Amino acid sequence: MMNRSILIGRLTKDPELRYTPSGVAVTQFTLAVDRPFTNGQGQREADFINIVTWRKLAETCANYLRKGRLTAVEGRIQVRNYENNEGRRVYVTEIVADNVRFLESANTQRDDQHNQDIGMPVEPSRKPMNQDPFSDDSKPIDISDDDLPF
Amino acid sequence: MMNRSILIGRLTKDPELRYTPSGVAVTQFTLAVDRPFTNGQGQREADFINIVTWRKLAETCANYLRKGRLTAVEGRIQVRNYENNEGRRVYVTEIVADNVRFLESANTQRDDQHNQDIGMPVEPSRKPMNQDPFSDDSKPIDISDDDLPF
Amino acid sequence: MMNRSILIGRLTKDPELRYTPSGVAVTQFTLAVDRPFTNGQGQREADFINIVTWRKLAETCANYLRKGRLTAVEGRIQVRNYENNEGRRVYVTEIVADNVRFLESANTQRDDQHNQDIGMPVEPSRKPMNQDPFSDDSKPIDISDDDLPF
Amino acid sequence: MMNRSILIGRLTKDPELRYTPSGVAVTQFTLAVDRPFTNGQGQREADFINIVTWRKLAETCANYLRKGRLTAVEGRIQVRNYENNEGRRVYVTEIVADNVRFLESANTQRDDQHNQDIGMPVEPSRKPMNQDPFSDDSKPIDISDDDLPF
DNA sequence: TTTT
DNA sequence: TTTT
Repeated sequence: MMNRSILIGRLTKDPELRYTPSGVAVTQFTLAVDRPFTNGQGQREADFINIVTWRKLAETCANYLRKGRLTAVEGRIQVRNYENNEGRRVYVTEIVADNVRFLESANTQRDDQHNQDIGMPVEPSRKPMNQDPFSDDSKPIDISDDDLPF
Repeated sequence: MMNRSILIGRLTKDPELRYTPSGVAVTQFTLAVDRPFTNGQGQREADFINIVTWRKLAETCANYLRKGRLTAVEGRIQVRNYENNEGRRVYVTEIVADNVRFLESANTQRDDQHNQDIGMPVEPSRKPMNQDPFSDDSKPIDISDDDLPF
Repeated sequence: MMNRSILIGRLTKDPELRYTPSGVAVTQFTLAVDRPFTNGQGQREADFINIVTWRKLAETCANYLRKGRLTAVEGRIQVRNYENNEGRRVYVTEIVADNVRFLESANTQRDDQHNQDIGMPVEPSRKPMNQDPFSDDSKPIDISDDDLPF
Repeated sequence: MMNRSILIGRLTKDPELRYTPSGVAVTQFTLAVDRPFTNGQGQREADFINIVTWRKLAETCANYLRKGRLTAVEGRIQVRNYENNEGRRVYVTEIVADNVRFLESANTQRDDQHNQDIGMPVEPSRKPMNQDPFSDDSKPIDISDDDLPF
């Protein structure tokens, strides 16, 4: 009915641009968002929140965002579920972003050696989308054209 | 760094008040939040979003919220993880609410037989908290005093 | 850069649908939003927040919203200024809404005599837009096609 | 009932710390928030949104924020009104912030000569609060202990 | 495992 | 100028 989230945090990795079978661009990344308090041991923890963007915004994110960059994200919470390769139902919560702000552009970044070497904007790595975008090990596709938000 | 979500939806079940070992009140419930578009088959789907409240707010929620009630929730997204009884790491995403608004009070509710029979406010069911609050089958506790947000 | 507000409150009056000279629909209304605390005299005050909607949303709001109705509004804060008939610069702050939720539809409304008499949806009153939509007395137009947000 | 705004923008001036007669700290500043579109002449405009903070947050803001700094603000919209020296009722809309994030700390700031000269954190200027904090010309006080949000 |  |  109403579903709005706004987050500010830092990318845990470079984002990765993929394409659905019908050719729609999708970019996923994770934002580390510091908690507003410290835990029992006096350490500040973070929530690691998955973000998905589609189409033109996906391409802009892939082009301009990099690991560690401070970023603001606005979107809606989505809870998808799919059956994994062991036949178990897995629930994935993610933010479907419709507004992303790059709070650190390349030239405000201090020790990003990669940017200095390469120049910005950089072409993102493009992989065929045959992986669970939120994990590192091989799993069957779990994002398809059915997941398109519009 | 910044982490705020606002949701309006309906409770999928009555909320349930529990207590941590040290006696702190926790109430959890799920909000069905309709998506702003229809899927490929022309049906409107919903996201089922888990909500946690603590302390006094937990008790108010347990007292006044009921299955089906339209409710607004404001809070931060939290991603917890714990090891389940099969030794697998399970990720739970939920909203830690600090503001909950009851958009339908008992007397604006039309066909809530339970309310008519019982009168409002109603004492919530109180169970010892020895269950995963997001499931119906027996699992070891996965909320403890360590999860307290402050 | 980022600008998002979410409000829940009640309409202080029926909304009014108007049209810019070029024929674009605009609806404005004010939301009374209760403050989360009481003042020095123990009374709860409210903030009276102006809302503007454009185009199709303007027409839906004019059709379905009525004085007193509980309503959720999402949009961006806008600060316009114009010169009034005395040559003074007047600042107007309002929410340009892109998402409005009717939390009380006509049939959940208890004592809205107007709705019972007339049936819902009702055709809104349509006035030529030759008035300051936030006041009741005659002033020159201060919303024009230049104010169109897109 | 619910009232939440989140803004990202840049300070139009250094903030100014003041004190109410009873000694409570208040800091006010204005955020320039770029609009998400360009106007008829292809220029990007901004909304200038007034922010108020109280107590400890007021002191932190006065200590760390400076003109031009990119800043995220979270709070509630408040509409105050007071009678000005000509006997007219003036409406002031502002965000009462409860969360402010400094997105550019002193050392990520490139051409802030003031910071380089002075070193950060800097003691803010402290003026007795006998001015309308949102204007430059002399007017009677319009913030008092009655405006305290809690 | 889901609400109207 | 304000709503329940």
